[in-house]
Amino acid sequence: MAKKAKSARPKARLPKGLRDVGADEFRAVEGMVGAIGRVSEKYGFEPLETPAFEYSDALGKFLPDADRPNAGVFSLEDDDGQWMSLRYDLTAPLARYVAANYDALTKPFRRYQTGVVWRNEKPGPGRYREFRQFDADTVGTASVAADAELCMLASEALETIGIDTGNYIIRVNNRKLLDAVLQQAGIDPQDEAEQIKRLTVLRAIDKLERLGPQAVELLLGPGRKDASGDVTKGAGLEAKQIDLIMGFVGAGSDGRTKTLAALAPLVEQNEAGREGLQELAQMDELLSAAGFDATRVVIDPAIVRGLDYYTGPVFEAELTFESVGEDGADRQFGSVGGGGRYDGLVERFKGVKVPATGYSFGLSRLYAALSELGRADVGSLVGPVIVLVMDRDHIGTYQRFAMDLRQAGLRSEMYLGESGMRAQMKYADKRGAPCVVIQGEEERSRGEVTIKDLVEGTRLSGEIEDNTEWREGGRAQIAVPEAKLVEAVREVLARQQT
RNA sequence: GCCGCUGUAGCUCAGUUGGUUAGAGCGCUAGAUUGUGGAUCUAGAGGUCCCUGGUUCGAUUCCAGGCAGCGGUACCA
Repeated sequence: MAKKAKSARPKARLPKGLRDVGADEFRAVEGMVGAIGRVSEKYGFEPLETPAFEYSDALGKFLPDADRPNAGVFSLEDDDGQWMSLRYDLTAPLARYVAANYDALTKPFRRYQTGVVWRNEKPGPGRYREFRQFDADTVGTASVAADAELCMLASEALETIGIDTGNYIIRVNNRKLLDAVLQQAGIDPQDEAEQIKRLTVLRAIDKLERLGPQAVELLLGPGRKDASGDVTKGAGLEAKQIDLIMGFVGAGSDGRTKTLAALAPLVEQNEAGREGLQELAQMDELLSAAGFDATRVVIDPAIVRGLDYYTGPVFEAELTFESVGEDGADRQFGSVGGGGRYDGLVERFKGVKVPATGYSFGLSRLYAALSELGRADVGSLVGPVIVLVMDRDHIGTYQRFAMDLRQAGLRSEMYLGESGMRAQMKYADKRGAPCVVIQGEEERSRGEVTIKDLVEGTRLSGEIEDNTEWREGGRAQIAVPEAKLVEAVREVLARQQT
């Protein structure tokens, strides 16, 4: 009977790819969101919030990825039979918002947004099916000054949350250059039949950093078999085409001007190439004028950003420091954000081209990075002062003590459990309480309260070997008149700060 | 989707060449200490040994199939 009842109970399990976020991470991420938001406001962006789900057609679930439309999105049916989907990024809702309010918006429209997004994909290490993103976008201008500003914003945002210059790099490229190279290689970006080949090439280039040049060459040519024995189909290019592409993606160097000079002869034969070069040169000029040199923002011809809809500059933020994982192996964080220019996204609602550009960060990855850097403790808080319940007949008095401390701006709570004093002390210890407030029979008769400093107590216990000795001896506690409770607690806290 | 590895206590894992009562460390609860946490000692609670079927007198152990988790890879707005 009991066994049957047990097996009939639901398992307290979390759907795969989802997770709970505890106090420290929650506070840390809130802190990051606030900091990045303030930087965005400083740059002139306005906040916007949109719903978690939208009608599926409005999200463009049939649009952006020509390969696999509609897959990977969580969807549900409204009671009138209309399909809705959870948002998979913050850009599609922005496009819907801009299209719906087009005439009322002051253009260029500049918005930042933070929110949770969902993707129905296989989760992996550090990849979840629900995660928080931060986005900043400028809609309604074709000027690459908007793109340059996003790079500056990204750079400043990362530094604001504690990732210093040198620990990250923003890489910039231009899809027009990639198109130019593809044209040089004889792959026409306008030709429908060549689209698949084009995407395969772009995906291959995107893997350069992770898999290395040999693997990319295989992917551009006949295909590649990875260590697990899985075969990836290649683009089927000829050696000459592959050489051309590999020559292009390998042409980056340490200075922006130098990189541009190296790229120029490879792409300037055609229109798209000249445009792309010119745009990057202008971004370089603006970035330099604003004080963002190549230690923060570089030009890297190997940056692709898988998305089909990017039309101009693309960028990616990468953390460059290495850390040692739990298994002892070196671990790299890689990309924590990216974006680019997408001049076609609003068009599907309005029929008119609306140039736009945007950047987004993955906040969970940023948090993981901060933890590794030891900077995530921005989230930890000192625990509450615990008022012990010594005598239930006087519970009102204990509640008042807690309230007095709260009114003085201190975290405090009266013990709400039902256990005895010993258990209450353990509770206070586990909550990270800086001190506890005790008033039993003795103190009450004298109109006093005892304040026990738990931090000091821990220190003393390190010095005293014998158990009975430290119990009897200095208990790191003081008795003060009730009226001096708040003052005395403040003093204890102040002493702990030093 | 494809390939590989792994499923034993809340967690990390040992173990059973197929045999009666399945273990450790950590954690948890309590006592030693009738009003004092964290050290120490002691005790206690906690298990469908992933599921289903097969072989067997007997399966947590062997076999098959499932499922789940992890890792890689593909895809990734």
